[in-house]
Parts: sequence; structure tokens; C-alpha cells
Amino acid sequence: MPELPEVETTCKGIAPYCEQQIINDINVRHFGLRWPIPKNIDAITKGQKIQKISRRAKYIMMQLESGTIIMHLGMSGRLHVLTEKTQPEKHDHVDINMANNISLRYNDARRFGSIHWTEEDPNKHFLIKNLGIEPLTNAYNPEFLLKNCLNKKTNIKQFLMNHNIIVGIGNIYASETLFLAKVDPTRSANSITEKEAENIVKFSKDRLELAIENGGTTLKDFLSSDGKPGYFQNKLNVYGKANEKCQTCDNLIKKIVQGQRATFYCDSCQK
DNA sequence: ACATTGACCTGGGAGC
DNA sequence: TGCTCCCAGGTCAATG
Repeated sequence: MPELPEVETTCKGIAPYCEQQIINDINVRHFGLRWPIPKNIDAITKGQKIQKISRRAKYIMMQLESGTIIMHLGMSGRLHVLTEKTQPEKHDHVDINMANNISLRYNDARRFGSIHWTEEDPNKHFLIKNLGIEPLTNAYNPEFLLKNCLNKKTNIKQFLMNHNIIVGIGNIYASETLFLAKVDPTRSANSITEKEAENIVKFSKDRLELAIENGGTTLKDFLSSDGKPGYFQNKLNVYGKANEKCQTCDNLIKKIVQGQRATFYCDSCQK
């Protein structure tokens, strides 16, 4: 379930507890995630210092001394910081136990997440190397968006969610961004004007930044690593609000399906 | 090269 | 209460 702000919040939440700490052991109770967890991950990482926690797209990178643990939270994954030993519960698949007696516990009900190990440059990993640009950098700007919209007849909502172009804009933020930019999500990408591109870029950055400031959106599943929920759900304009009044015009919010995913929008405000 | 569909999993809620 | 059906924030692989 996590979108980029949740992953960013998770990284910031866990970093103070695990950067510069030594891994005692990694206890895997369930290897079968989206991809199997490497069988030897405990043996490989034992005794290594966690040098840095960072994020690329929705991947959490834990840089150790001889390589990198790459984690994805999938739809339902969570990382918790445990300051004391507690009994693992259902779906607590992995514990990373550190020498400071703190553990990172990975919980993932749907097991769409994954945990990888690579000794190469993590940016060359097969899951990372073809990812598009980060939305919160200057590389993501109206010119970039327009250039990539050329010749794309796919709809603008699915275009925004294409991680080979821009990473980190998930289903919630795609709907929210297009509402604020007043662009109909069914429009083809190549029909987007310069002015609309400016607004899409502006509002997608705004939404993501706001969500990060607020600790990430919490709907059903997400708790940040210290167990506090985010508060962004109160700021959603259209997502999950089918048949409710649009806040701007009193029209009813519509729900449609694009690429098997729900899209919410106001067909009066968004042209 | 691009666009569409299916697949991976479990849990929660709606409806009967 | 219990059953069935539908839905869920991701994203890769296979297919067209």
C-alpha cells in the first residue's frame, strides 16, 4: 500500500535506529515474498555495519559494507522498529536484529513486497536500472513531462504511474494530482498542453511533499516505523470519494477503472 | 516500441 | 453467524 511518501517516511523513521549499527543476524520466517529472499542472506550480512539507509523510487536501500539490501514494501508491507523482543505475529516474515538490541521487523500480509541482496552497484540491479526519474528532483519538470508525452496515446493517469518514466506516483497521488491540475484522467498523454504540464508537475510535487511532511498517507495498512499513523488521508480531495460532492463545484465524484485500477475524478472540474 | 492483461497473496467489508 | 464475492495503495512477465 505504501506510496512514495510512506516509503520516504519509513526510511526516515528507521534510519536513526539502524544506521551505523551492526547486524547480528537476519531471521527469516517466510522466504516466499514477491521474489524469494536469498537463502543465505543471514550468513552474508552477519556482522556487517549498516552504513546508510536511502530510497530509490519505492525501494528502501540498506547499504552494508559488502553490498546492499534492497527492500520493497509491495502493497501491504511495513517495517517496525522493535526496541524490545516481542513475539512475532502473523505475517511478521523477517527480523533484522542489530547489536544495539533493536530489531527491524518486516511484516507483509500480501507478500507483494521483496527483499534482495546485491554486491553490485544497486543502481544496476535489474529492478532498479530501468526506473525513471525521481519526482522530487529538478529533472522532473514541465519540459521533461511534455517531451515524454509526445507520441504516447495512453491516458495521462496511467502515464503518470509508469515507473519507467517517473517513479513514485502511485494510484492515490495520480488521481489527486490530476484533480488539482484540473485534467481529465482519460485524456491521452499526447494531448497535454504546456500549461497543463506545468500544473501536473507542480501539483504532483506539492502532494508528495505535503504527504511526506505529514508522515505519509494512512489508509488501512500503513503505520510508520515508529507505529504512529500518517495524517494525509484527511487531505485527499477525490481518492476513495466516489459519489461524494466535489469540494470545488458540488458535482459528484466519479469512479472509473483504468488499467484495472480505480481512478477518482470530477468530470465537471477536470477537462 | 508500445499497450493490455494476468499473476502474485491475504484480509476486510458488503451483501445475502 | 457464516458464506461468497469483490476490492485493495504495486509492478513484473507474458501476450497482443
